[in-house]
Amino acid sequence: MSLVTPQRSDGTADPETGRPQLEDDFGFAIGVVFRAYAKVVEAAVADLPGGPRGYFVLMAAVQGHANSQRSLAERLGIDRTIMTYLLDDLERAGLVERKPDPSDRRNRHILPTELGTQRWQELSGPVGLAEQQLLEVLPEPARATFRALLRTLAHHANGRDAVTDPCQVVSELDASPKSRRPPRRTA
Amino acid sequence: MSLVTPQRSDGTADPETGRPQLEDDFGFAIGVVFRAYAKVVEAAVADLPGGPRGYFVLMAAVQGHANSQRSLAERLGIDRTIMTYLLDDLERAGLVERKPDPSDRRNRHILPTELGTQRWQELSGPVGLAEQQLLEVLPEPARATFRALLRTLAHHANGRDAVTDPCQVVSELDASPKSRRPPRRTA
DNA sequence: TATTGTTATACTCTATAACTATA
DNA sequence: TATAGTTATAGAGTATAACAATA
Repeated sequence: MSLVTPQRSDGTADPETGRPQLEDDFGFAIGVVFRAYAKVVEAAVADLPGGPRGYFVLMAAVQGHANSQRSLAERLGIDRTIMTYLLDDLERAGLVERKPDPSDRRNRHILPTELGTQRWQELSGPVGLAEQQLLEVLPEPARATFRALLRTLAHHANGRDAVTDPCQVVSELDASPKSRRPPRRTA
Repeated sequence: MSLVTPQRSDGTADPETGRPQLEDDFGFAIGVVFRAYAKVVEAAVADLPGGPRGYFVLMAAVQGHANSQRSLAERLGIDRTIMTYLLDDLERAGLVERKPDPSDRRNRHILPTELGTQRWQELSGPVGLAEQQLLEVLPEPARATFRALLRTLAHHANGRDAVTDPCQVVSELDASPKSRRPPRRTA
């Protein structure tokens, strides 16, 4: 296989030079997009303790899915010790509370305070706008498609597959060229 | 499984509880997928100076797109000082060379050595496998779609739009429910 | 004994600022 | 003067290890 030549295995290439670009590479591309997202979101939640991480922890608490610090840390991809510091900050700001799990007092449930719930609601607007800003290059049907596929990958990567059936998501996407509302339920 | 369920603006939700999950959120999802990718690729290029970054710098050099350290650093999302260290390591390993740009001797062109080209070739296989591993949950048409859309976003985020025309990408995707090989060229 | 969470320490990574050389 | 690249220093973020509480 030729190297520097136009076209890699995934098809794309060249600007004016006839050579593939870094941005055509999947791994490079996901890094670029992730950093672009992180940048706008950091700005949107700049005054929240923990920044984007604090936002997601708060979100998990509001959603009622923060049943232990360890599992939360794993899903966020951070060390459990860092989760401790993060929760210290959020708790000090009066946004969440730690409550021992009655059935296993080693675990802590993370519950949002009223202020925390309110704060999260206030922030979810700007954060949503930041997302839109990032995705606005994509015309609408493609935008929804991208969101759905990304969601499928995330569920898979975090071992939460039961929820999203990739085959169904895909058949939906394939079957409906235009007529499209948000991806609907997944199961 | 619940049937009619709480829904967020982007459609998805709940496992068994009827509540949305962190993984349904776009921003959270992209972080999860990025980290999952980073993890497998770091393993694949563990012995390369600079890890994944070193791999991409080497790739840019091989592609002939590494015309200055500053522009490279910007595309990679790192500081120019870090690029210096990174190139020191790669050069010391005999993988790239710095050559002053004749037309502006402040710039350095980054060129791959023969060893560097060879090394990159050797690594691109395992890295490609790592990508496949990450994406294998998606049935084929969706996988190609995801790659194409991500590429479009990356080009946009890094200001290289001229290359990829989103409208064309999307019309291709929309128009072709099943019958489709890899997205082909984009322009 | 194994696991959750906490704390203290050490380390890695990154940014900041100051410098050289080119333009 | 402004920019590309380098270097040294300081800081932020992170991981490591040891500890307490619970199972």
